[in-house]
Amino acid sequence: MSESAEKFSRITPTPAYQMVADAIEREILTGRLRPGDPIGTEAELVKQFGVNRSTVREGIRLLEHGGLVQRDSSRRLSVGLPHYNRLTTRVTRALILHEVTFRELWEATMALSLATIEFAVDRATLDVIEALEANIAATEEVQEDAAAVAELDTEFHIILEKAGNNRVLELAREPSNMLIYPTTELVIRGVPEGAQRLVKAHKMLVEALRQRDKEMARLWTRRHLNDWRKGFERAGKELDQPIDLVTMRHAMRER
Amino acid sequence: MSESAEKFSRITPTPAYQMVADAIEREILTGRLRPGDPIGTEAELVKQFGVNRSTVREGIRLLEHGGLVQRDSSRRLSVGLPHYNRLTTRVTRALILHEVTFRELWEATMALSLATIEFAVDRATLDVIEALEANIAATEEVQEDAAAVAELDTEFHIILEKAGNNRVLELAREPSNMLIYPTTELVIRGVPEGAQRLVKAHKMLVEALRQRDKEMARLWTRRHLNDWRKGFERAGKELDQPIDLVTMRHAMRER
DNA sequence: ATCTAATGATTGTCGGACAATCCGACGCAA
DNA sequence: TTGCGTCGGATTGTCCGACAATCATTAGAT
Repeated sequence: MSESAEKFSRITPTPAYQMVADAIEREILTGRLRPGDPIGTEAELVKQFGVNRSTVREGIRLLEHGGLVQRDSSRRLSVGLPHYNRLTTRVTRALILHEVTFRELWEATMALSLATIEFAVDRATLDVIEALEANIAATEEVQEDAAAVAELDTEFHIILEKAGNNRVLELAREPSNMLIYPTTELVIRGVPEGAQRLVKAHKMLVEALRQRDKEMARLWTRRHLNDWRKGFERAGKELDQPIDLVTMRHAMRER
Repeated sequence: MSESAEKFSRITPTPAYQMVADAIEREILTGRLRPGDPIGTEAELVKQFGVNRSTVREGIRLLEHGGLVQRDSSRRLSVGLPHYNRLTTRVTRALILHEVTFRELWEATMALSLATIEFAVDRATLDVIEALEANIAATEEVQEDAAAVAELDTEFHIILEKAGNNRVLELAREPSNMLIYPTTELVIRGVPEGAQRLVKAHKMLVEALRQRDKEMARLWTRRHLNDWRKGFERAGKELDQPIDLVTMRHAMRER
C-alpha cells in the first residue's frame, strides 16, 4: 500500500449496465422521480441511454432487486418505495453468513428492546394500549398452540415498536427481530409454563405503559427476554452457537 | 380483504432469471456453497440451467447486487460474503425515501449509542483504549479542520462499537451512523468551541471506559449527542425536517 | 528460473428475433 | 345502454448468434 504522491486517481471502468442503474437511481434519490412515477418502457430507455436492450435490462434488474423500481400488474416499470422487509431480509442473511451467535443476537435484542420500550412508555396512546390488550386476550385463547402464541408475540412487539414512533430505531431492530422471533416458538415449547410467563410479561408491560412507568417497563422487558434465554437453553441449544439456517429456515422467505 | 375460504393458492409465474438467482442463492444460504467458492462461468451456468446466457446474466446480476456473489479481479464469479456497507447504504436510502426526520435519527442514535457504550464499558480491552486515545490525540492536532475532526469522530465511534463486540448491534447502528456522521462536520462548524467540546467528551468517555463506570459513560454519551443536537440547531437546521439528500450527499456513495 | 508474447477462455455489449402476455379499441349481443 | 368476446398493437421474457476487450495460461525467449 504505498500510496504516497499519487498523480492520478484510480480508474475504474464502469460497465454500461451499472451506469444505467446509477442514472435512474440518481433521478429517484434526488427526488426528480418520485415513488409511483412511471419509468419509461425498456424500448424508451434503450433510446434514451443509447445502449442495447439487454444492457438496459441488466441495469433495471439491479434497481428492481433493491426495490427502487417496481413492476406493476402489467410489468411496466415505476418508481417504488423500497419497503423494509425486503432490505431486512438481506441484512438478516448477512448476519447468518457472518455466523453471528445467538448470544450476540440476544444481547443486542435486549439493548434494543429496552430502548424501544422507553419510547413506547413516553408515547403510547390509548389506541396502542388497547391494541396490545386485544393481542394479549387473543394470546390467552391460544395458549396451547405454541406456534400461534409465537406469532402473536411477534405482533405484540411490532405494535410496541410502532408506538415508539421512531422509524430509525424500528428499522434498526428489524434484522434482529427477524432472527429472534422465529425462535420464540421453540423457546415456548422449551418451558412448560412458557406461554403463561409470556402472557404475564406482556400484561405487566402494558400496565407499565398505562402508568408510564419506565422502570417497570424496563424490568419486565428484561424478565421477558431472560425467559427467552432460559427457554432457549432449556431447549438444548447453545447460546454461543452461530445462528444457523436450519433453525431459521422459515425466517428467510422473502415477500 | 375478504380472504375467507380460498380454494386456490395464488399463481405467481416466476420468470426464469429469478429462478436462476433463487437456485444459486439457495446453494449459498444452505452452506453447500461457501464464501469464496467459485461459481461456474456464465457458459457453465447456461449449460446447467438450460437457459440462455442473457437469462443467466440477469439472474446473476441480482445476486451480485446483493453481494451474495462477487466478481474477483478477473470478473469470474465466486460466492461473496455480503458486507455491511453495501446493505447499509440501501437501508440508509430507504430511510431517506421514507422522509425520516432528523429528530427520529437523533433519538435513535441516542438510544443506540447508550446501548453501545454499555457494552464497551464492559468489554473494552487495553488495546481499544489505546486506540481511542491515539484517535483523540490525532483529533486534537487537527482541531481547526472541521472535516478532519468529523472524520476522526466517526472513527472514534467505530472503534467504540467494535469494542462492544456485538455484531448485531453494530449492524443495527450502521444505517443511523451513515446518516448522522456526515452531519458532524456541519455541526462542529455551527458551534465555535465545537471541536473542543467533542474532544472533551471523547476524553471523558475513555476515562469512563478505564474506570468501567457505566453511569459516567452514559452521561457523557448523552452530553456528546446533546452537543450534536445543539450544533445542528445552531447551524440553522430544523430537527423535524426530513433527512434530505442535499445534506447527505456524501453519505451515499456506495463502495 | 524469470520475463514476454501468443493463445484461448470469458465477459460486456450488441443486433435481431419470437412467443406470451397485457392494454385498449372495436363490434356484437342481451 | 351495458356486458362480453375478439382483434391488433405494445411490451416483456427469452432465445440466438456475434464480436471486441480483457484476463488466464501456456509456450517461448532471455
